[in-house]
Amino acid sequence: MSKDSKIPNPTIQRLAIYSRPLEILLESGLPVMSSEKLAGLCGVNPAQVRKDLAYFGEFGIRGVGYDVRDLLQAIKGILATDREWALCIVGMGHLGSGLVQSENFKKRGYMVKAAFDSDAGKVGRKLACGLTIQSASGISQTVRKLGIEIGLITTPPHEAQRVAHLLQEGNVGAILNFTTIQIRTRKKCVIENADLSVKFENLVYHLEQLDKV
Amino acid sequence: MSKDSKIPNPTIQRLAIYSRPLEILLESGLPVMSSEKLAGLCGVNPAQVRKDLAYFGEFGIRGVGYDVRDLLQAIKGILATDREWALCIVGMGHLGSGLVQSENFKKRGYMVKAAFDSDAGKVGRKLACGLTIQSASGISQTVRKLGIEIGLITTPPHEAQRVAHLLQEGNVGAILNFTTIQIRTRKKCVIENADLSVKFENLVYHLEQLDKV
DNA sequence: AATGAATTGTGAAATAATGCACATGAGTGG
DNA sequence: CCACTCATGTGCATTATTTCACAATTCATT
Ligand SMILES: NC(=O)c1ccc[n+]([C@@H]2O[C@H](COP(=O)([O-])OP(=O)(O)OC[C@H]3O[C@@H](n4cnc5c(N)ncnc54)[C@H](O)[C@@H]3O)[C@@H](O)[C@H]2O)c1
Ligand SMILES: NC(=O)c1ccc[n+]([C@@H]2O[C@H](COP(=O)([O-])OP(=O)(O)OC[C@H]3O[C@@H](n4cnc5c(N)ncnc54)[C@H](O)[C@@H]3O)[C@@H](O)[C@H]2O)c1
Repeated sequence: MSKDSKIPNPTIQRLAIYSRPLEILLESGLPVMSSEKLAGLCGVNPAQVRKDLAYFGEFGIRGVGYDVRDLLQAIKGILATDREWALCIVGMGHLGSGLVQSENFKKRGYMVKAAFDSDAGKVGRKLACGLTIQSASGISQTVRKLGIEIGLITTPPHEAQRVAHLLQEGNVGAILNFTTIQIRTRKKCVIENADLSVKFENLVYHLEQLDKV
Repeated sequence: MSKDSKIPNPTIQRLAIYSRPLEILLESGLPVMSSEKLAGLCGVNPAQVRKDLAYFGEFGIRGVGYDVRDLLQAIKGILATDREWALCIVGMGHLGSGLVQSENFKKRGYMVKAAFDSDAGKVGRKLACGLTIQSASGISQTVRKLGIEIGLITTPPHEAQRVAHLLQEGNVGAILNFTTIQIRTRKKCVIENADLSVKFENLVYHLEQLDKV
């Protein structure tokens, strides 16, 4: 269970997805939930829900279902979203600024501790959230000093690899890369690519297929 | 190809990923590329690259490799990114504004034709790209009139399902949903969910696992 | 023209993920 | 206390995806 019995990656993604309706249902006071209902809300198979959870333990009651509060807490524990994480953003352009100003981060325990840009015209500018944009030259040092664990990259693509390097020098454990290139890493560091344009192209492909039929 | 020989979804995603280094390599003048090098740049297995392409035809030359220009064009043809697409954004908050102001869209042929918000304080505001924010009440009508094919949703989660409805009334063919809930659809419409927080939770989970070892 | 090196395209094997189907335990009502 | 219903947890079959391994083809060299 907590053994490294190799959890499928899709399972982790789905756990995150399951937690959304659970949060809403918890607020609305629903005490109990079945795998079938949850599956319906998330667009997956009920057996899938049960199997995903079974990788980590037994959270339900046979014949009854899952206690909403307990299940949500269990999922948060598994995903490690039940604590705060310190992060920084590199590249305060349109996307970076949009992300950092959003309330969504703080609400979920992601604390933006620093924002960097290489543009001298942007360095020193104060953001609504209280942070001041810092020069990209200080990334490694600042990241290390503030104990930042996660780095977001929203620079242009050709800068991403270099920035990733600096972040790793500063000892971040994970990088979320929004640019269109794949970052490579030598050090032990979790890399996740969130290339939005892949989503677009996926969409467009399927749309085209639809039209063809 | 036009056979429904069921293309794996991961294949489509990877085609998009392959196209990035190809674009760069084309500009830098490299004429030919092997599956092995391309695979290296994209972090996948070389056989995977060849198999992905093989679903759609033969694009390479044995013993030589792939012509960069031809391959890129072929991929764009497959993904249908070789033409313009009309899209709109609903929800001009932090994320929506960041997306729409980015140059990335236009550069890739995604033409933002309309931007909507329900906040009266935002309606009428003029954006840097020339568009004026319109009232969300006109979504269906405007979408239909302008022939918008793709709708982006960047409202708060609880509005997403309703907005999706309006977009479909206006006859969009595809929806890219950035909120945290899963949208359901009755009509024939391509839905893609781009829940960024799933990415975060994935990252945090793996980071926690690293620390444990 | 023949040899060797390179690299594709692809069937078949291996691996991964999903979904079925049912035994199992919990609650309910008589 | 028994029978019945519900919904979980899970072994196993099925389906999907990845990777291997090699014949086929191209090009360069002698
Ligand atoms: N916005 C989108 O819709 C979208 C979609 C897909 C992908 N992306 C990707 O997201 C990334 C950012 O997009 P954007 O629209 O915000 O771009 P942008 O040009 O608005 O912002 C980039 C910012 O990075 C800064 N920068 C450049 N080099 C830097 C460095 N070495 N260190 C620190 N900062 C540096 C620039 O000064 C600028 O402020 C791009 O890689 C783009 O491909 C964006
Ligand atoms: N920004 C992030 O980092 C981030 C991360 C993960 C998910 N998200 C998701 O992205 C979405 C948007 O995030 P944001 O930070 O931009 O939020 P935001 O609050 O800044 O913007 C939401 C905008 O939608 C508008 N709106 C509300 N109801 C509407 C309706 N019915 N029709 C049209 N417009 C409407 C609001 O007026 C507001 O301008 C949210 O669902 C959020 O969960 C954002």
